[in-house]
Amino acid sequence: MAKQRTYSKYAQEAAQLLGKQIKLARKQRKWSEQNLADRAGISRTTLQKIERGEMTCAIGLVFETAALVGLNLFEQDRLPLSISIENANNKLALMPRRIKPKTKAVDDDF
Amino acid sequence: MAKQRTYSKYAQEAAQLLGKQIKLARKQRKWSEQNLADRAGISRTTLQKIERGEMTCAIGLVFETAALVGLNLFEQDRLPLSISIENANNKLALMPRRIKPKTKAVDDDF
DNA sequence: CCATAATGACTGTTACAATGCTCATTATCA
DNA sequence: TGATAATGAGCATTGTAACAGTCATTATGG
Repeated sequence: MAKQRTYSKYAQEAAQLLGKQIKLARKQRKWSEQNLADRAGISRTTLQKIERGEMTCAIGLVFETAALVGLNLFEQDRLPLSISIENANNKLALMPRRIKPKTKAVDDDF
Repeated sequence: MAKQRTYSKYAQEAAQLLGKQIKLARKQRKWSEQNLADRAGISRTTLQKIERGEMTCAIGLVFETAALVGLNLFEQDRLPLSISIENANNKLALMPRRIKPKTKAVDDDF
């Protein structure tokens, strides 16, 4: 037996949803598991884990297969990813470079 | 030297964006790297890789940290993830269970 | 209806992700 | 300003993800 990590329900559902969407998009393209696995350069075993939404898969392999079947990742606002990255960069540049924890007081003001 | 996998630009940008958003949200909450790493139950080293958008990180760890800093994953349409999963399930149920490649003819009709 | 092959599940091996250090740098706050 | 610790990066170790291969089942197209 191993460490048996636990995950929040939210994170699990997100992975499951992504996996199911990949499976759905693959079928819409009429690609078999082996076919998509070959295109992605991964084993069929790994693809099955991805479509099952297993939390242990490398994010690169998941995103790559998602891209191959034409899924839109994080593009809800119709902006290209590169623009969104720029925005994130700009926001980051405006923030303090290091975070020192508050000595006391409440920690959140959301 | 190892296999040296390659990834599509799109998949790489998606991972980078997610990492940057996590970093940004962490700073907004005024959490140090070590602080968030502890909350997520991962090492600081791994968190650094996640925020850098490295493709090798387990999707479960990435999504878990994203959830911890309050990022919305795949909820552009304001539907809870569970609903979206249901939708995906329903769509999948309406599709043929197995995909047999077309013997000839064109393969896509998008 | 039948043959093909797509899918689901398992197993042992191996490459490497995750970890726990370490160290240098330097931003931040008292 | 000075002390603290947050950050960035590198390294050796170890648990495990990704893989190849296998088998049973059975949906699907000819």
